[in-house]
Amino acid sequence: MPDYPAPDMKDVELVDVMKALADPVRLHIVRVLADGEPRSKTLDNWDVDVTKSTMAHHFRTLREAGLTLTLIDGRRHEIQLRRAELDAKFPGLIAAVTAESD
Amino acid sequence: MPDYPAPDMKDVELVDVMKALADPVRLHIVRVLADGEPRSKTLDNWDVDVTKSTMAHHFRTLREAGLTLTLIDGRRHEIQLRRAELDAKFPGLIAAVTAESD
DNA sequence: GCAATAGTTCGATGATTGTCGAACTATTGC
DNA sequence: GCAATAGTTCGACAATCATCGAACTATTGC
Repeated sequence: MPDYPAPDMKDVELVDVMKALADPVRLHIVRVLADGEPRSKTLDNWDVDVTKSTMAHHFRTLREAGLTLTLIDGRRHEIQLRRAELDAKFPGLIAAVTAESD
Repeated sequence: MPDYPAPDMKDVELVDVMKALADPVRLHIVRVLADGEPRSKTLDNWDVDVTKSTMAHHFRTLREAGLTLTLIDGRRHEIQLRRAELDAKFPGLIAAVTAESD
């Protein structure tokens, strides 16, 4: 019920967003989340080759940087990109990093 | 005359661009260079509080990540953002990170 | 040639980070 | 209550990185 704390968007700095995106696993997560829909944190969802604890670390990093929210429902956690807020604060950024390039 | 080697844009990966931008000094440099015009590497140009050798490290990092070119003219070096190439490969990215946010 | 200038490279240092396994917490279903 | 499930936290480890000063390279102007 009490979801994990995420920073106020007004306190989110671009350089910290960039740091959060400067890792292949996290960049992949954000791309999957690009549509703004929440997704379960279950490993199967992500098609990455790291352990649960490593994923927990990346989820936390994204949340603390201001990129995502964690929604808790019982023992199920969902992660969601703060798409609208990010678009308002950093216009075009999410679109640019989630566009597929050749 | 022989400028420093920079990667082919086709070999530039987004995650490496993000890593290059995930530092306050380098992000600042890129913002200054946003217009695509070359600028001398002279310390005075950058209004940052680091030494010459640290700046040389950041200039090299940006170049090797594919973000900039170094133009050499005698003992004068200029650095230039590869604006058009970056815009073609990662549309909207440079605009997003160089926009000033409130 | 020589002093000054512009910038790079080298080696060291401390801080941060990505990764893992193991232990832990909390929830569900029986 | 208890076993199973979903996920986090902790401690450790290796790798990377930002920073600096000192030494170095190359060019200019006299």
